[in-house]
Amino acid sequence: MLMRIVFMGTPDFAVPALVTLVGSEHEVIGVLCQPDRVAGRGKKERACSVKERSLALGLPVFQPETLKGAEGFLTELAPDCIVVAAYGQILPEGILAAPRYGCVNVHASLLPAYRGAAPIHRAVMNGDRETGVTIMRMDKGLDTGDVLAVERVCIGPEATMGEIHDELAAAGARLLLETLRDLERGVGAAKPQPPEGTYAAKLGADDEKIQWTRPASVIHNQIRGLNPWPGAYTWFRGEKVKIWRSRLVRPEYAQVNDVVLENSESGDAQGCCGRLVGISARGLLCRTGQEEKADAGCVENEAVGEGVLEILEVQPAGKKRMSGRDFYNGRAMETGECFT
RNA sequence: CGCGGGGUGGAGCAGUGGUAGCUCGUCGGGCUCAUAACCCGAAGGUCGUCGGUUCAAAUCCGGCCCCCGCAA
Repeated sequence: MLMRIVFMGTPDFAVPALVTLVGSEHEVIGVLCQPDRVAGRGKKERACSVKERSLALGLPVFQPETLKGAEGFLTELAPDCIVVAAYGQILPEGILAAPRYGCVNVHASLLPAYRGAAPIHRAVMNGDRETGVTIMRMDKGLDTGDVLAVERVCIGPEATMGEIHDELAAAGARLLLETLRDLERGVGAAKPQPPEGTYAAKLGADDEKIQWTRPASVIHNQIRGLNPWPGAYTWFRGEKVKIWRSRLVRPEYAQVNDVVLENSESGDAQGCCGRLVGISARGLLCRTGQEEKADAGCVENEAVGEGVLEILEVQPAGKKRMSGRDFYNGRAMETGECFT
């Protein structure tokens, strides 16, 4: 059996789902995405990823400014099902009710956790060890519909948002197709979400600036959670510097393998957060805040609580990404200097 | 014409008219229990590109190519 599907999506995350549907037994009869916006250097209008791919696949693309005016031709297309993946707009109830198989959404979290705008960023930034992708039936709320299927994905301790994003997009595409097949066979049940959920707020400036007084692990999670977009940043000698990659490091390890130029015990703990305390083969060793869970009395935790983060990859404004070591070499950095 | 930074030996940077420097790396040698530490020595650059000004340009002027930050 074949479904006639209208696909709604905009960014990279939606592309694998679209491609999978096109390659399936179903027919994608139309694609909706956000209108072209001026973006990038030089003020040029840029098409979103879904539009680019749709055109390459020869699919008809619609970019209504708002969905209110789109109800008409959506009705004309008369799809059996509407698939939504990171489209960027709320669907009016009139559209939700129209298709025979309803509106199905692909969302990059284990609902009801991380509803909303930035589920992948938030999961990685929070240091979660697991997240996932959920296929759900859409209702008028924001990511509150009944759950049709779920797939879990592990978040490794060094995983970046970009890596998890790609994994979830691929998993979501796979799961979506399975779910559609179950749907037309009448197999499987839609389960309501538990009432208590969390929201993954859109990223703001506060999320991107590094606070060196925070524990090393928190900063590390922030850095990988914002890689490759938009990036965590800090300041050095008045210039903005993005930090793309870091590593948690134990001071005892550092003393054996790295050049520790300054005793990390010197100075008061709060005053020198962000300070360069040494260099390693690839990076910079920076003082951070204490680990909150550090147990006085336990030697191991004491070491972790020392608060050192190795900065591996940075990018000064106007420059390409480079290793922390290159940054150090080119700038004649000295220990005691601080990131702020 | 959105704002702005930049293209100099393998890497990161300095150098605004007169024999191209720094840190790292590389190669050779040395020291050391040991070291991505230290010491000694060496190799390596048509200074993005085209043209102009000048006795003389990486350095001044103009065109072009490429990279990047902000904003969106």
